[in-house]
Amino acid sequence: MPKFLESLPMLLSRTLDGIMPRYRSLFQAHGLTDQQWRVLRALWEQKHLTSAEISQMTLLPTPSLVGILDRLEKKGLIGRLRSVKDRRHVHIIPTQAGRDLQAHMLPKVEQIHDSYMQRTTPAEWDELNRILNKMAEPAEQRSFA
Amino acid sequence: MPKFLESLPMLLSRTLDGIMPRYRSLFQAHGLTDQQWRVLRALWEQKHLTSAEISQMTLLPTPSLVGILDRLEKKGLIGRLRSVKDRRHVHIIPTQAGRDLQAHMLPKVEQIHDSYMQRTTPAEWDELNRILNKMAEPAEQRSFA
DNA sequence: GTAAAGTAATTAATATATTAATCATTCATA
DNA sequence: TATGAATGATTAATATATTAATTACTTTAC
Repeated sequence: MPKFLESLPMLLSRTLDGIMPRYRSLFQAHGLTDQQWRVLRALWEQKHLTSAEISQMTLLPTPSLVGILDRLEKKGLIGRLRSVKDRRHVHIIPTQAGRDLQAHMLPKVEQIHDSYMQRTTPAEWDELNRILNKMAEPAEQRSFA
Repeated sequence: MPKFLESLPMLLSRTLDGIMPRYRSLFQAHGLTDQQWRVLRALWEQKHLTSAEISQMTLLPTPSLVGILDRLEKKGLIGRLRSVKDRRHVHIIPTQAGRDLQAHMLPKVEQIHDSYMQRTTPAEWDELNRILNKMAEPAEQRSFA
């Protein structure tokens, strides 16, 4: 295998390319893109979130979110509500249809996740998280233990 | 941390988001996007590759490659050469300028990679590869050992 | 040898990513 | 309290991703 295929970015990209199709076919069956699902999923535990909060949770850049939220709104899955306290904020709120879709999809999404978890032991999963978090850590904040 | 932030896709996305900026600022300093560098990098060990071969190595979808190659060609970093044997194939060949840029950038890219490797032991790196490859493995071909 | 099936690259249409700029609103402070 | 700095969402411009369709060319089967 050529060296650059073994680089960290390629390893991560290859893994994502390997796992996402199973999720994606579920999303598509419900007319959603990966990103649209991520936003719905982020709203799962919350009554409402601002655009910036959704961006932080989902890792979706805020300029992309504008269009993603537009399309979710057009599908009747979310609503936008401008804050009265601070008119710069826009609260994103799932509609009933949005909540219903979440409730319907979440078990299936968790099922896919579980099937991936079964490929590893809990110890391996912890190890994976530990190593990857160490990789993603910003350089300045790294401990030299 | 909410549950979905601990999912495999979010873990991988978060890690990529964490590591790519360091690479990206180098690419940008040379006027390249992530994907444009990937293509140049794929051509490093090769004299020429077809579009399909580049797609396989870089994981870039072939419809995206059309534009990426257009822009690399416009920058004078690669050339396209239609095969005489089979006129459906197009061979992608780095120009001298392309090779020079590769030679100039590769050490710096490897330097970034090395700095990430130093965050882990070789054993951890092997472990990381082993676990992720197990995750990305297609379901049918999985061994039940 | 010719029509049908297959293949490599490309186009098309829509959705998202990236970076910089804009716009409205709020905050801080003189 | 007027004004400049800061903030949240959005727009703008360009690049890429995703899926389906198309085009040019080859191969296969008859």
